Amino acid sequence: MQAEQTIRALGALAQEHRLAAFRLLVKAGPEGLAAGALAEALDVPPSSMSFHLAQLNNAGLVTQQRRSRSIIYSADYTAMNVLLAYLTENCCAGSACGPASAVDCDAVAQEERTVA
Amino acid sequence: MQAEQTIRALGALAQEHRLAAFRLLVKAGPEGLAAGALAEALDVPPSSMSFHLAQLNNAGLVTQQRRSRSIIYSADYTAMNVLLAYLTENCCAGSACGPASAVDCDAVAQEERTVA
DNA sequence: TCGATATTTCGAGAGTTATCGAATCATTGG
DNA sequence: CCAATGATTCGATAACTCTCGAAATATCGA
Repeated sequence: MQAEQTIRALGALAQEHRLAAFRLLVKAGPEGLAAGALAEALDVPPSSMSFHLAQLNNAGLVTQQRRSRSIIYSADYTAMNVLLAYLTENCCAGSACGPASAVDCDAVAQEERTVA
Repeated sequence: MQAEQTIRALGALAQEHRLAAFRLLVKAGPEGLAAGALAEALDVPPSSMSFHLAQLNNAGLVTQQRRSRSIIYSADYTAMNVLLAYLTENCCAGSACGPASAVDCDAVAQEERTVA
């Protein structure tokens, strides 16, 4: 069941700090941002930030990699595309779901690849 | 703040029964479905279903209207579009939502249909 | 090796969410 | 008006989430 993964991702983004962190990571691009940088930017204690980043990671929305003393987090665009593809297909029915159709194409392609 | 509303919607969909209910409502179209019909379809007690429908309603994802003894729920496509637009704009980097691009959309869509 | 830096893990607390039976409210048909 | 139907609200309980300080882990520079 694919809904399981979707619920995970939705739940991960359904939180003020996590949504904000993810947005920052998306803006940051492939370079990503260190945990500490995110904590400072969002004015959240390091341990709390770590908790939230773990949730995002668990949902597969971000990847982490150590770089010297820092741990750099990056947004996983593919995961985001999979999420958008699911929502567009299952929660937007053939009906008028206009603005997302452009994304749908690429997203579906992504999903196809992971399924296969 | 627009993130506030987004978090509400994401949280509303981040639950097994609610995501399932919303999907059924999307498939049902403008006609909608009665609370009882949803409860039976998802094998959830009426009081639990009512709780979840209240959450979806609170998030603005569904509308309700009494029709005789039943209360008919319908998916709000506009709200869903707003959600998708937010995610696409804020969480998908305006530039490129992933490395994917230039894929035969129609072919992929066809394949998707058979897989799903 | 030592001390400083960057982050995570642990643990306790407060708050929120999910569940569901029983009671309640609203509508209809007889 | 009364009984039946469809749905919600209430109340209790269990489970999960969020928060954050303190302790532990990992890395680096001197």
